Amino acid sequence: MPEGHSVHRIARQFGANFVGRTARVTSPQGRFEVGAAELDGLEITSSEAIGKHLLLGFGGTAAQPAHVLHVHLGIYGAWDFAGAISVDPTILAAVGRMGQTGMRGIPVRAGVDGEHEDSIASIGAPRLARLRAGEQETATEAVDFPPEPVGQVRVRILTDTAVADLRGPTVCEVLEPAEVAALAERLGPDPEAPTESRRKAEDRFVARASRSNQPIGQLLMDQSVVAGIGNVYRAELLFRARIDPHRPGSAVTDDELRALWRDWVKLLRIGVETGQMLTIDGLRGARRAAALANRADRHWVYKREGLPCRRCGTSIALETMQGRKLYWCPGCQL
DNA sequence: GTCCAATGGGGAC
DNA sequence: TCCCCCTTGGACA
Repeated sequence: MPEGHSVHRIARQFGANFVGRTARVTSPQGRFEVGAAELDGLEITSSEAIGKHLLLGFGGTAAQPAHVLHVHLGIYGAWDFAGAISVDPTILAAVGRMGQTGMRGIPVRAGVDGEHEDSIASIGAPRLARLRAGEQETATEAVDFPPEPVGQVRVRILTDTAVADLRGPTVCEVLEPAEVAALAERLGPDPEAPTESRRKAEDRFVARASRSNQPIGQLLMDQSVVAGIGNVYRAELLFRARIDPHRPGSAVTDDELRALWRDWVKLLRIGVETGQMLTIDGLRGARRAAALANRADRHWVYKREGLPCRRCGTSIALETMQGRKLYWCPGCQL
């Protein structure tokens, strides 16, 4: 899924344009009618993400919503937002590039004032923004409001000014407060979720990883060890740390684990801010532009099997670990 | 045009 | 270990 960064962006979108408003909740597809009826007519009171899980509060208060809509996008789920919605300038920039490269998506006015990007008042014509499981976000302009549901829309959340359509999720359910607590309990730390202090989160990660004999490449994908990392960040984090994915967690030193965690904090922040998994950071000028435009120029090892390592020239390896593709450099990662 | 894999993860076997 | 979810970009014809 998304890896964690995109779910945090979705949570922000709901926070900016939906929280505080009364929602009409329906299931155009018909597969979520019972759940939709429970939420219909309530005020949206909170929006947060823990790892790859989106939690939207309905009714009650922000601190204690009466019901919580829990959504996990899985590998190809998507949220489409339309109406008076704020569109991140970063997305607008990406859309501009998409127009140039012939990809789908029509550029919105490219010059939305940066200082007003989170203000609904700054939004002119109705817009449509798509935030999906993957990293590519799109935006188009001037759609009818509310637009006709397209395809299999599991749930539609409609306010008087904005609408959000969910399609293709792995999980879409209504949770009661106790169930939300249980979910949070089984998830590992997430640096962007304000559930605990940074220091405590780091300690929790180190404790969990260091006492396991499972390979570190597997532990980083385990959502109960650290929430939000997926297959791309897993491969890239281990390359950046020069750690062999097969090394057991117990054989990774505490210093290495703390460095891994801090690098994750850094990459996640970049991902939440830019909407893209830029795992070769620090790029400037033309190289940065190339990395933003082409995924092939964005990573150290992900999807680069058989190509020479950018650092040492060794052929990048691809193997299956726990049913997922693992990319790594046998030359650099020891 | 067709076909396949994909940044997940839960459940049936 | 497979299947579902049932979308989408990219590779290929």
